[in-house]
Amino acid sequence: MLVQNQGKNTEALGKVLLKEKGLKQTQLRIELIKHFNSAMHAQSYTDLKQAMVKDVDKSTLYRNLATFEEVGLIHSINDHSGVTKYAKGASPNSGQSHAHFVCDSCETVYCMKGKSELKYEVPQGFTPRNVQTIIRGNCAHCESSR
Amino acid sequence: MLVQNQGKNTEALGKVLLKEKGLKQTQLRIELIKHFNSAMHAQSYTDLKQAMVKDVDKSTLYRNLATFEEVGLIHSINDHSGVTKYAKGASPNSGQSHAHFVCDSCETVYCMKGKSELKYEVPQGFTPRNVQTIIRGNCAHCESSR
DNA sequence: TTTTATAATGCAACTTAGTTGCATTTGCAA
DNA sequence: TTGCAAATGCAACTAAGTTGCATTATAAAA
Ligand SMILES: [Mn+2]
Ligand SMILES: [Mn+2]
Ligand SMILES: [Zn+2]
Ligand SMILES: [Zn+2]
Repeated sequence: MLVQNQGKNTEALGKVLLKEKGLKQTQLRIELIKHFNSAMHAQSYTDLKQAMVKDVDKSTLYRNLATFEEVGLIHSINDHSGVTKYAKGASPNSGQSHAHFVCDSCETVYCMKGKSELKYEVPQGFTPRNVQTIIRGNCAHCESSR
Repeated sequence: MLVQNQGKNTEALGKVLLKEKGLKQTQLRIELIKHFNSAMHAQSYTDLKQAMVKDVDKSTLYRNLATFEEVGLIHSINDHSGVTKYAKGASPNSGQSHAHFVCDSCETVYCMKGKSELKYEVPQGFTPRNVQTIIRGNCAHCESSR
């Protein structure tokens, strides 16, 4: 019964989160939050579009992603692929943040645990505020299937 | 006379570089190399287009940037802006690389000296190969004019 | 429960960055 | 000097994301 309830529980959690942020609880938003909670890696627009039960409009989805990012429900990641990806948790706009692992083989983006520390040498006059780290290599899945 | 010759010297250097890489010495390529050598920060397509004496075609410029990157004359940088920027020097595709500083105020991208070391903890099974670091903050220019 | 105001959605048209196919031109080696 | 592969220019295309606006749904008030 714990397992059966899990879906409903995360749905309830999503609703609470939306209320906290002052956002209306639409079907799409609840499903999005649920999806972000269970996703093992960062999601592209296409990933999300395909994961949604009902067909979602492009602008609606992008607008919700923008809104979610603004209120700190998700953060976005830009690897070198031209496709933005999104994952659960606030944007690391100020101070520390976690690193992202981008698989060279499957292009999947993973959020890493821990935080990248801000200890880089910058030239005189420059004021660093935040560091974004992208680690490239092979993910566990691609590495094992070689 | 040293100063007067500088233009010609870097031009000659560019020609040598192109020959080394097996690329034909066109006016645009020579001018591009000269420009990259004197640029104090990473250059967008628009920056480069405007810097060229003659009007350059979009595809020609982009194709040259791709070629230059392939042969290691330049590397490209993706900040969070959607506009790729380019700077002198080989792409840090394998092993270590330098960090990039992106100014939050003027969006200028600077190549930092030194190399980012590969000392991140990744999950079991993941094989890191290379790290890309973007430092955000204010550049010396924007910081001084506040 | 019904009404109402506001926020969210859907659709189409647009933008921006970059790419591709192809005919023409140019650099350079023979 | 000539021949040819490589480079260029043009136009048309693509992919990702954005914008304006009319319609619809959510949530609070009545
Ligand atoms: Mn992340
Ligand atoms: Mn650089
Ligand atoms: Zn992979
Ligand atoms: Zn600046």
